[in-house]
Amino acid sequence: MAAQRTRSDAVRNRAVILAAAERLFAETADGPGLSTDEIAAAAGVGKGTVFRAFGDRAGLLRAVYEARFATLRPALLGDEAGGAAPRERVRALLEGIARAKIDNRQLMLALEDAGGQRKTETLFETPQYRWAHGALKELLEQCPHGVDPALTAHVLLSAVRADLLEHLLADGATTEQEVLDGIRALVDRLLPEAPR
Amino acid sequence: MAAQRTRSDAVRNRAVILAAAERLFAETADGPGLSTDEIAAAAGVGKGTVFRAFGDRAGLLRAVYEARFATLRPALLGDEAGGAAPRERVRALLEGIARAKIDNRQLMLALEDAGGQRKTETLFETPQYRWAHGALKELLEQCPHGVDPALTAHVLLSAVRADLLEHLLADGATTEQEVLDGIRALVDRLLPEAPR
DNA sequence: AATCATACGGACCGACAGTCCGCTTATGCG
DNA sequence: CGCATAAGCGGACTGTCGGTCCGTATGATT
Repeated sequence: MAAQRTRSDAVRNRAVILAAAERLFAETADGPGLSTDEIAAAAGVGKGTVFRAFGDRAGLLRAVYEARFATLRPALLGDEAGGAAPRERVRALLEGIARAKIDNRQLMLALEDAGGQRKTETLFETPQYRWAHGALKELLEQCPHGVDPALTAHVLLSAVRADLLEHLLADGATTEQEVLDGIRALVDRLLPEAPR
Repeated sequence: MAAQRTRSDAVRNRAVILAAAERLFAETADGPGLSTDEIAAAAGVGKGTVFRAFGDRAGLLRAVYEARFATLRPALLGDEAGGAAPRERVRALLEGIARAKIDNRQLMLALEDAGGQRKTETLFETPQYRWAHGALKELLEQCPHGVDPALTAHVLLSAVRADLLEHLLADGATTEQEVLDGIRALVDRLLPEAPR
């Protein structure tokens, strides 16, 4: 096959941009406000290069997200804990998502409200949401509780939206532990006790 | 008092703009995409006039919201139904909010993501959110259920965020009735049965 | 009718996502 | 090698939108 069409400098630049973006999001206090120009400048490349490499802002954000969470996903699904009860796995998944979002707040804020803008897709159509919703729904189907699993999954996920987490944690009025406890309590109330 | 400082044409224009905005939001399919210029044009005034009358985009949206919901609020609180159980009142409030948002989706979408933008306030700091959260929290305090009422209120409200409702109803995959049933079920699960 | 604070309107500004195109450079071939 | 060429680069440019500014118009007041 004619393969290797992408030039080596393109590959290198992509990596440099990704690294710069990752760093900026980790440092900034205003993720959604981080402009493409800033990221390009920080990476030492032109703006056009960023768009060639990632298509658009959302694509760049997705790539950063992907780089950060790809390895985390199997763990979130609780794949290794083979026989855990679905209810436990729902709890673990939701808590894991919450933790991940808290630890990467600015990135997640940017990612979620990039979805919010028209023109592109809504939050609910982004790959990361579809993945979380699909996974959650599947688990919920395994512990029937009398409500449409798809709807329940949406509700659970809306409880861990990045902007809500940010609001709760922002001024220190609520601690991370309290948030996580609240999420746990939410799952416990929403799903019936495992009978066994 | 020196009173009546506002000139009559200013008052008239304010009303015209408000009416135009209300109509546009009722007609459009892309609330957040409605620009201030479009609203000004539809009202037959200059853009400056809109900003003088309402301060900024968020102010205009708030005013439209206010005009539409001011009379509705007491009913949502269940003030007339004197002795209803708190649990019923939570259900009624949340359902009422959901219905109102569904019936004014484009406006509410615009209002909620105007909150999302930095520079101004976040969704959670907007008057309408604070009102809903305060009211809900107060009701929740009257039916203790072992979880922080403030947190529970946030979770319940995030289940009726405009963009989620829009997503659920958009392609007709979910009916309005199903959504309302889901919300009802959510409340029922989250709050303990009234001991009666 | 004259004064003058208030308001009007739309040109203007700054920010930002995304595009375009002339120049540069990696690559693969002779 | 060195040359041809396509892939890639960068940053000027465009379009949109929220918000501001200021010369002009007008309602209030006497």
